[in-house]
Amino acid sequence: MNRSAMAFLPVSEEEGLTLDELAYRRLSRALVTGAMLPGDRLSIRGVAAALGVSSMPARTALQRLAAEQAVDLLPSGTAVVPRLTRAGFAELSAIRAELEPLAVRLAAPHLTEADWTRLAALISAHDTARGAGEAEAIQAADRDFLFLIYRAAQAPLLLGLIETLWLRRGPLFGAIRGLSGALGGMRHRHGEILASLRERAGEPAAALLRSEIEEATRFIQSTLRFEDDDTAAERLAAIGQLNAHPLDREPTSLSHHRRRRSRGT
Amino acid sequence: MNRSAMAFLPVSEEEGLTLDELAYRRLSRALVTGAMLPGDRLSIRGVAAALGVSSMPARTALQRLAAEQAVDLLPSGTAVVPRLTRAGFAELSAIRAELEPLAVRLAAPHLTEADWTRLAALISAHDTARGAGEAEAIQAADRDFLFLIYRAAQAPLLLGLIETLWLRRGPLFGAIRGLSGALGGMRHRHGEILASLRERAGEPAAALLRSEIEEATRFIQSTLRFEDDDTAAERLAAIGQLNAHPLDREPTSLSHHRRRRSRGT
DNA sequence: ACAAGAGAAATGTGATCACACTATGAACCG
DNA sequence: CGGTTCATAGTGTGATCACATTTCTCTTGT
Repeated sequence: MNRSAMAFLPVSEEEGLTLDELAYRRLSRALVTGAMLPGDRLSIRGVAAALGVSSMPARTALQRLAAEQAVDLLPSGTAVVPRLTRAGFAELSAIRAELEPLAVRLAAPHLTEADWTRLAALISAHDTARGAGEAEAIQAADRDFLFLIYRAAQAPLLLGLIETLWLRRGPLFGAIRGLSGALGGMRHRHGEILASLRERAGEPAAALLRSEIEEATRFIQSTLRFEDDDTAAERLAAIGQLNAHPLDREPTSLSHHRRRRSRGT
Repeated sequence: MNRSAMAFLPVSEEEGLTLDELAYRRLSRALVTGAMLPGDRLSIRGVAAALGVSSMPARTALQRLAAEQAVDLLPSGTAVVPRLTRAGFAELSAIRAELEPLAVRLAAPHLTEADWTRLAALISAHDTARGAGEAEAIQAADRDFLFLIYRAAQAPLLLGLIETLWLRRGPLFGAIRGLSGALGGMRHRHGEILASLRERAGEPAAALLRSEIEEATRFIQSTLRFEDDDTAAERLAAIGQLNAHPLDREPTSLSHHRRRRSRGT
């Protein structure tokens, strides 16, 4: 595996955790922050060595990520950071556009005064980060803003699903990085959302978030080149050499349907 | 663990699978069909023995189910079939009401003539099962009807999420069983949905499914006694002995945040 | 120069074991 | 008889090993 991709390691409050948990959190963080690039292979022994743990916790963490669809599984069982195709990104965005507004709606009645000031602070953090051109800090502020709301929804199942979606979305931003200027075009509506939430107007706040997600999706789709745009396989297919694109095909369902290689009886 | 709960075992096409997969599938099936009751403990060695495999596959399968939130984890790490509280059920239903209609919308353009006839057959199967009063067959027919559509959406991520939700919902129906007559009051709208889909009218079909889910939810909420209704802890709290309900509290997020017990530093 | 094949390294699966912790029971003391 | 204590069985965590398969690399042949 790509060792250098592991070098982020924001060691924080990780003491007292199970090694399973520790491995999972570090891998998760690597995924959401975009430290892992699409296509990176994550082998058990590889992440074990990179994280300084034995294979057992690494194995557990990878299986958990696979179960959450945060990583894909090759037929051999090796985990690989998903390559988001154009269709895949559209699907991901459509799901987010349903679930995250729901969380906002549920959160509206539960937000406290303290939450509002914290949210306002995160908007300020976003603005200063944007002024300084620090892409990483911008994303962090936005993410914290939204997840503070999502947590307030007091809907653990929903929160887990949303976390899953962000895990899957992360690698895309790793691919974006360097395409720098791209992010400049994206505006958020967090100010308006906060204003609505202050008035306990959950429905309008949800609608605002939904349109924010849809706008961002359209922008990214029009700006970014996806993995399945104009690949070698596709060019060949256009010529007529191939009619199926085995490389581009999305794994069916959870891609957990692997057959076993013949072993003892 | 409850050994007898394992006795269903619809061994079918399970050859050639990884032992991990086999264990996972059997447990999944036990959950969705309602064979497992809320509160059942699933220990690693227990399911290993019940499934006739070693602990390793059992462990993997349980961790995977935990990652999908299909089971909860006690602080000790033991998996337990979730007890759906009233709030939890409301949350689950709200999520379903967002995601499943989305799947219908996405599926509409992809359904073929063959799908339509298969769907019509499943509606018939539902009706005859209802006539015979076979609750199990009714549920199976409904489930197959919906998932045939969901699969046609060609949205693997979405399909995985929906499967997760059904996994979580399963145990509730195990609890319902015996309350027999309860199901009699539930009507579905699959006929109307199919009619809409035949006309490629995805949006109306989605709206129909949404209201079907909402109706069923309201019905169940008004009919069923939930685990958190009138518990001992709640009665005590009413008296003023307790103000917090540690027993009823939902685990935060994925409940994966367990602290490690002190071991070698 | 390029493709095919053989060997070597790496990989996931699965089993088994040791360890610390938890819960459950019985025995014991008041 | 009731409450406490202690031993025992059971639990998840983690490590390590064997094995068949996959994947890479280097060589070889044309």
